[in-house]
Amino acid sequence: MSGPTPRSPVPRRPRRHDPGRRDRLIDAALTVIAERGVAGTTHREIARAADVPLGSMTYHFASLDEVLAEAFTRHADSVARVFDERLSAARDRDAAIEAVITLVSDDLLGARQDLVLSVELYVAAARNPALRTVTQAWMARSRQALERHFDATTARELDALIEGLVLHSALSTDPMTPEQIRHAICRHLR
Amino acid sequence: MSGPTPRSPVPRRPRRHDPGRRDRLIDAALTVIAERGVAGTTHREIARAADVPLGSMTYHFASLDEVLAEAFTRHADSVARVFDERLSAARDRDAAIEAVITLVSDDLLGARQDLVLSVELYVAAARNPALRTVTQAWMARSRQALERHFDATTARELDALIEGLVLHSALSTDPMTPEQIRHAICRHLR
Amino acid sequence: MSGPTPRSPVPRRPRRHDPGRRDRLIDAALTVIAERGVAGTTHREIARAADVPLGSMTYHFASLDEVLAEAFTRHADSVARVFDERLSAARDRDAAIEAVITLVSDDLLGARQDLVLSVELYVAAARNPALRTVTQAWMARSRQALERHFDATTARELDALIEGLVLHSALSTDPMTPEQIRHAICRHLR
Amino acid sequence: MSGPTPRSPVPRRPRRHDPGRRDRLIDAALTVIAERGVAGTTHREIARAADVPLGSMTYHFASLDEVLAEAFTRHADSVARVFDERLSAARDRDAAIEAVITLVSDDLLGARQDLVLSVELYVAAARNPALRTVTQAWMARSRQALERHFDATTARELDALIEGLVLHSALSTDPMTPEQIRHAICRHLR
DNA sequence: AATGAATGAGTATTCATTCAT
DNA sequence: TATGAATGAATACTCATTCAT
Repeated sequence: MSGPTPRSPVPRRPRRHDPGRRDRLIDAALTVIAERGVAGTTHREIARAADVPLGSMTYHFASLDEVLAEAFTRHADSVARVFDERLSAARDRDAAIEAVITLVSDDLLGARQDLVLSVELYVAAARNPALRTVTQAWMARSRQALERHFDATTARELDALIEGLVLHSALSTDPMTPEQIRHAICRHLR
Repeated sequence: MSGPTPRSPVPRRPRRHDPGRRDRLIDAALTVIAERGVAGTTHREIARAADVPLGSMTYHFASLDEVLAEAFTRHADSVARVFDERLSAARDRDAAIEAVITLVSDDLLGARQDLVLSVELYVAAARNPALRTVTQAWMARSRQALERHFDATTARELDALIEGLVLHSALSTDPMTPEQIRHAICRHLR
Repeated sequence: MSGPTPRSPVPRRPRRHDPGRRDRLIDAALTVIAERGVAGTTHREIARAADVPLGSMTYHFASLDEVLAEAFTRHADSVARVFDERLSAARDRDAAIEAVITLVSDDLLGARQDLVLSVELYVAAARNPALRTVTQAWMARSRQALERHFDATTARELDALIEGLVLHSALSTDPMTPEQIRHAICRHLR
Repeated sequence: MSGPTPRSPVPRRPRRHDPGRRDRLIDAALTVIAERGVAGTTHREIARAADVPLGSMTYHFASLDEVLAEAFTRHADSVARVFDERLSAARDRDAAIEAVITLVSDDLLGARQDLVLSVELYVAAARNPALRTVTQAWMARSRQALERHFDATTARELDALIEGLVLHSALSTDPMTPEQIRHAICRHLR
């Protein structure tokens, strides 16, 4: 009694031909990582999030590690792209400073999911060399973007300060206000 | 075939009386977290690290979460204590600045295990409210220590900068040198 | 010492494709419940009884409770079916009385396993609401079957009497003989 | 941090000398059995219910089975005593009939805990010979009490009917009313 | 006499991955 | 190409019982 499919409650899914599914799976993986952490990210959970049969996961990816690597690469790329765009749009040093402030206040602190994903990536990278490649490429790219407007030493320091401001605000019960962030950045660059 | 060798098959661990075991388990937990991450921290792994039978874990702790909470509390306490000590030893602002530099270069970046533990704690806290209590108490304590020598705004910014410098160096293939760290901190406080 | 004997160490069970396994598991569960009681009914025990790997249990059933519910439902259905059949075959009141006597003497008391299963179900239902549904549907069905031939009050009393006769005989060292059962039932309906 | 006693939350218990503890433990066991079933009855649970240290259980009883046996014996004795008393107080057959009705309506159906305990005992006895002794002594005693007023055959039938009425009412969503019980019993004895 | 600590076997359940269709 | 079924290792946790104090 009661059909033989044990877990998935009801939804018939007649989606045999589905190009772009691999892509959707990577996005689903990011959602799951953000919601439940890398530790809670399983084939099953991702498949459920993407509304796709379990077998499809191992059909499209050789292993869960492969999924994680692709997901984190996508995340880093998307954050880095915003970084690039903000800074390459700035015409002078002052505009660059404003860009950095916006970046921290709006882009980084504004997107809860991205924030969580970044910290998850840091920790995962600590033990997974494949992910270390991702974080390093990302850091290099951020610093490069900053170096369009600041000398190498300043760029590096600024990058660290940004990291600290974001992380602190993320963990704090009373995150810094945009004015406080502006103050911190301007003081360092003064 | 070949008798069952009935007595003392593995002659290890005749440790029925072992006061302080709970304590050792917490330390073992910290070692395991540092080595394999929170995700890889299991009852078994901790028991193995402490050379203690598995059942002992659940005798001493109601759940794995309790173990994590106690372990991270101990970690945060020990890091905060160093912070406190360095800063309360400083007689004036200049000495305080030197203290901060030493803190970052030596204490924080010097102890690989502590560094990893801190990042693990950040991520774990993102999903575990009990741990959030730990991080917040810790942050409050650091800031308080800094406020012995700096105004509240500066203390907060400095705390964030320290965080960023440590994290960046931790993740980077080429961590910042003590001189670079001194430069960053002095520039902000200049 | 002595090579690892790499191939087919225990040449059992090459049953990758096995339709109807879920079904067999439910039957195995009933066997185990009858033999060792609900308390002794574990995933492992059922898997062993069905000669199936442990993992298969949790693939087919979301929880042990689900297994129990399905197993008891099957049991109740099968007992109720016999009840139905006997009584719907009876053409008049006298035939119905004979049917009830046969039911108690042969069907209920005759099948040791069914008897034990019923008592197990009673107790389990006392603490598991899902099972209470099963017992109640079953009771309703029995009473309905009796009401084909007897008025509602009589049906209810008869149902209770049957229960008592069966339970008493089941627990007793000297169970009632068919004649004694006939006497009890006839006296009540006289 | 936090003392070495892991489970029991706070309550200091300086009760080194405590005669009658064994007795209280048996009562606690009955409470636990009624609340969580034999399957959920553990040393720990009983110790907690009696507010006694775990070690005390195995100090007073050689095994859990011993606890169960003593607890069920006490339960059966107390139910049988009521049975005895009601029936020995009856001066004639009519009074005996009234006694039986009161017994079922008030004593048996009125005490939820006793009812549950009885069914638990039945099932436990099915697999534990030591308990079978208890149930059989109990049944013999009930029947003997009935035989003060009824012939052997009637006593036996009545005993079964009582059992059925109680069990049915216990399991049913709409238990029989005292009038319905009176009707059933009187009809059988008419 | 009494008890906290200790332990190993057992429990349900999860899951990455393999396989047959 | 795609997937439901299958599996074995692992996980957190429970517990009767033993033991040292």
